[in-house]
Amino acid sequence: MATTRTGSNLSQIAATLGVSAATVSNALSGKGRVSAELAEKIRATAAELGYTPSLTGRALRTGRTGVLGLVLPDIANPLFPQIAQAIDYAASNAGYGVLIADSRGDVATQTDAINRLIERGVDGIVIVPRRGTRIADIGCPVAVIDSPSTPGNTVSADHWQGGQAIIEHLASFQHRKFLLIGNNPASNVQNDRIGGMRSRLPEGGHADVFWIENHEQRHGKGSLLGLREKVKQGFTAFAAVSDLHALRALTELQRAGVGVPEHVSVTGFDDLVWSSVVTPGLTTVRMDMAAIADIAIAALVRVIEADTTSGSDIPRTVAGTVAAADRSSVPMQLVVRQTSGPPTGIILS
Amino acid sequence: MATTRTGSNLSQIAATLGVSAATVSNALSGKGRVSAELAEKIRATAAELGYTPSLTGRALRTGRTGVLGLVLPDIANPLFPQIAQAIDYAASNAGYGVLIADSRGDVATQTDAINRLIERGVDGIVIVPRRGTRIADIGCPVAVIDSPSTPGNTVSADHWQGGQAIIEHLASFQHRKFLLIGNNPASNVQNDRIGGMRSRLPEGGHADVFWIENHEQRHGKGSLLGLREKVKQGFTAFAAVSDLHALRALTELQRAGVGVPEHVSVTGFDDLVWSSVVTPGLTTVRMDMAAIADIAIAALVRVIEADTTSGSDIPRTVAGTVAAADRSSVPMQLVVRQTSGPPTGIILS
DNA sequence: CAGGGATGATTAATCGATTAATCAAGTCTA
DNA sequence: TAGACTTGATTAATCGATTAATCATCCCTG
Repeated sequence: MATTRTGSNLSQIAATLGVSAATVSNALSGKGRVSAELAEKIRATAAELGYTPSLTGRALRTGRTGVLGLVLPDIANPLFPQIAQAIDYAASNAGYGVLIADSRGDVATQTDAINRLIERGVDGIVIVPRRGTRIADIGCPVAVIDSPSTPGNTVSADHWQGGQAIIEHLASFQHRKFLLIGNNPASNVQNDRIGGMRSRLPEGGHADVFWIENHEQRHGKGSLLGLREKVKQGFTAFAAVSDLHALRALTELQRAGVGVPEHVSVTGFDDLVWSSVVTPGLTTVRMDMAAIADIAIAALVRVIEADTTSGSDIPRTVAGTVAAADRSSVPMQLVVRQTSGPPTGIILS
Repeated sequence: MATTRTGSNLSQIAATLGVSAATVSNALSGKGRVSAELAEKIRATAAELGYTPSLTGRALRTGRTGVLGLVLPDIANPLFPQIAQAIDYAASNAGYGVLIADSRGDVATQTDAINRLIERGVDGIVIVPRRGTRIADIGCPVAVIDSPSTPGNTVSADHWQGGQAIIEHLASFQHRKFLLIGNNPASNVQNDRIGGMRSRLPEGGHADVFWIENHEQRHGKGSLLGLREKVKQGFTAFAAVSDLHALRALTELQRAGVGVPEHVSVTGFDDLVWSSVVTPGLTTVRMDMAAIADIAIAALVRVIEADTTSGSDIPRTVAGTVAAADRSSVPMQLVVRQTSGPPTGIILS
């Protein structure tokens, strides 16, 4: 509880040493003018008394809480652990706490979630926006993690380049007929990944895009994707935009008696937790979430801290949102496992 | 930013109406004595000015921040999304925010994480402890989510009963030779699940326990589990303590040419995100995370709120930790999909 | 030796809400 | 009608840290 806590505050230190609270504050923060000896003594007793500044008190005075908000479209997203972990780590290192807010699906809740965070006085917000959502100008610094195609202060993996890497890898095995498996055509991230893939098709190569959501609207949720048929049509490479879909493809193919990787190859995206333990291990492409989080947090922190020190050096829109990172993208890294290899035809009856 | 925010505070409302800030506070909180008409007028102007109380100001005065901490052993855990989502939802409904803290593996960091949260002034903490960790008495209300075998104020799913449900389901298909697949023998949760499973073995049934960590220590990380051999030995049911391991088993078996479910059955635990999309869909057992979160949060809130109202009605250990939920467990629910069915022998060469 | 600076510390105001203590009327009872 | 309550509102202190303004010394220079 904040009430009883460690039981030591500025004035106690001050009282112990017979000085004023202001001097203690100055000594500990290094601001103001305090003699070296006294400062040392103050630091010593502070340590002795186990002094921890009350972030609440400080927040009230400075207007900064030292807390960042993390808004996620849907926590159930399997990528979430990676994101949350990276953000938490980067924020901790920068001395900030992370308040989470799940926007639980719909867009209205996303706005709600953001407002709740602002009410709580967060200094800035990291948003992983819901598909197709634009983040309106809210009155606080924002960093968006999405795809480089998203307008606004966006940090993201270079999904396009990731797509290229996958296709180059597959093409090196002489694959020529690709099925690119996406989920939702409205997703910027997915379109970037698919765009990147298409941009690197080999000479004489051919690629079809298969959207799972469209398929499920016709055949029901969880239905087979009909990949056996695709194999019969000569597709030998199945490149999904997420490991989740790659896993779906892999198991469906295995079940249909198609050998992976000896007959066809399957690849995913994101290196989700199970990708390394399935048999065969899933070839995929990984984002450097740590780097992304670092950039996002650094951008936020820069803006937050500039906000009080210098008046307004850093670009800042009228309403308060800030051009934080100004669009940077982090390269993705190919992770080659066992689901990719040279194709050998297979005759299915 | 907390500084510029909505730009309306108690005194502004007071000034607008020509009354004192104290009266406004009383009117809005319903405490003190304020005439009905004035109270109504105050509420009206508050709404008009878009007043949002400064949680920081309130926190400083009341000593309660309205924030709960969520400590996780390892955010990378695939179960994490479910937990975080449920906790976030329950906490939001109770009017609390959730500050996350990843303990990143080691136990020392777990303590660190807890301390950081306390410094931030959280009113209570929900902990999903690292395997084998005991939560020491810290100076604030705590609710632990683990297994009923964990001492302390624990809320959890009834893992034992979940194990029983799985085995009963499998036994109903006449399975008799079970391989129970666990990861780490030190985990309370896993032991509960396995214990429950063993307790419901059918007449003449036999079960071996296979610990993946032990196996990997000998054969290397990510190596095959050798399930083909197990099938040859007559095992027909492979019951894992997590969907992650079930998936590993499923793909390994498929790859080895063993048909699931026609030859052998595979089951998991937790109904993780991919379980419904793999082919065949994974039979598993689900925790009611929403209920668990509700109980945990409700227990915390009860203690937190009792702390200020009545002196100390609720049991409270000397150091400050509180016997919050006092051990309650929530039943698990069987989710039958396609990986379970009647076994037919298979002859492997 | 008086006055301008530099140095080191203190005062007091402030952030925003809460709340105990107080005060001014009006109401009721003896 | 005086004294005791009620009712409705105000004052002022408080939570803990920060910081501008102020003040007291001591030093140095013209």
